[in-house]
Amino acid sequence: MRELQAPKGVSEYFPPRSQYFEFVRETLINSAKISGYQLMELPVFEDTELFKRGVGESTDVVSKEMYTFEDRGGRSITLRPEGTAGVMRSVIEHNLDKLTLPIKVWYSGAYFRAERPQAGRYRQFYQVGIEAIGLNDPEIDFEVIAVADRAFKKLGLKAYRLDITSLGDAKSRASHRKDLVAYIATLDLDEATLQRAALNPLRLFDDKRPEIQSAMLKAPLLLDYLSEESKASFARVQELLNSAEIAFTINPRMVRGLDYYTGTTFEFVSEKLGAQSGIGGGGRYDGLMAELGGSDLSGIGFGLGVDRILMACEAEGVFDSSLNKSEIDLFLIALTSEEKAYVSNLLNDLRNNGISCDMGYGDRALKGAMKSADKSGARFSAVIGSDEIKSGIVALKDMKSGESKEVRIGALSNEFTTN
RNA sequence: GUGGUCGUAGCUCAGCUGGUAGAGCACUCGGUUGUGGUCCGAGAUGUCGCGGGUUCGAGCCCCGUCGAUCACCCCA
Repeated sequence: MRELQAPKGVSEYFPPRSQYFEFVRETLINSAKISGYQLMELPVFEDTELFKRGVGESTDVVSKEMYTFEDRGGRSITLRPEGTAGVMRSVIEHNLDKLTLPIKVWYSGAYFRAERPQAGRYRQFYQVGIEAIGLNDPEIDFEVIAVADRAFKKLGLKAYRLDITSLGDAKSRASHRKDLVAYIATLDLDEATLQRAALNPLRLFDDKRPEIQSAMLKAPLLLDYLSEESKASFARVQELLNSAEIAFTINPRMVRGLDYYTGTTFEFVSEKLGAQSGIGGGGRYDGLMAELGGSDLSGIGFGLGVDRILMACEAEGVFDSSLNKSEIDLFLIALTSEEKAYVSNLLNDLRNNGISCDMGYGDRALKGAMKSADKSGARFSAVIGSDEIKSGIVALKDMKSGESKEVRIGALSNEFTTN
């Protein structure tokens, strides 16, 4: 073991892969921006109470996966395990709910869950999320799903599916729960499973053991208990998805891990990843804001897993030629150490003019410097020795064709401003 | 948190039934004086994850530990 290493289960991105990470994240963010969502930048740690009340104490996330510690003032602090609760807190705290509705925001950053790491599951991971607060319309449900889907399509992803369901309103859920609990009581289950069922009976639908799956086949489904209103709203969401040609599957057995979901709920699943295949998910949350002490506004949002989406992109090979290796236009080489200062100044001037460029040193091995130029991905290179400085003319070499042309050093920046 | 697999040069890995380590790629230098990507030649590189044990002797065996990975729980 090295003396210093990253804490267990964190993901890190460095060149060259970091450019793909950045590309994925920017693509996700852009999809939100073009739909009218605005940035919300929030703290990565919050009062522990926020997550207990917002996410729900019965959830695994809160009961056993939070990074919680006491700060120097004796306050209980938790590194955020998800994004929605923090957004609600901030909206309430700054009275944004008193402004024009809906509030539409996006956010991006690191989230923390103390789970056993696995491919695609990290203790610090990255999400891009959006929230649309203050409107309970099927149109906005559709919009939120479409923002995610558009981003995935823009990235070039194909092997993913969208599962949706509706958890209905409070009344629908209550009557379903009664019947479901009664049904589960007739099953012969082990202690651990019974305990899970007591916290949230819906979880049994998600159990991967075949005997549980078959036992749940005849269990009452929440979708059959939806009120007329919920049913109509869910139908409208489906119509909108259909006309937008966004393929989806209704999955009445889908269960989300956070307690606050109500109404339309959805999940994007990649077919190219292993067990951790959920690349994004979200849904409507009716009571959350009131629960946290704000106005009784409904909202809907999603969280997209940047790490997993990046892995899905790699698995589908969408990056082949879609990205440039570098953002550098020009690579300058000082032939010997004599010219270093001159080239350094020239480089600085070019950069002041907005031209992306870098330099290398020839010293003894010009070959090595040319290799650096090649690896930098720069479109052009130019070697500068005493002759060039004297004449004021350099041979600007096109690295792709290998051809070069003479250019006055003073006019170098004009070569690039045109593109 | 539970269980399985794995941990050898920067990367991907080989190393037979225990005798103190290799390959490919990458890297550095060179193939006549100042031009990369192909080719040829030469070279550097490892406390074999870490700690302990068994043994005359361990990269290969045993225990622990750290990490990765796969699955479960759960989820992005």
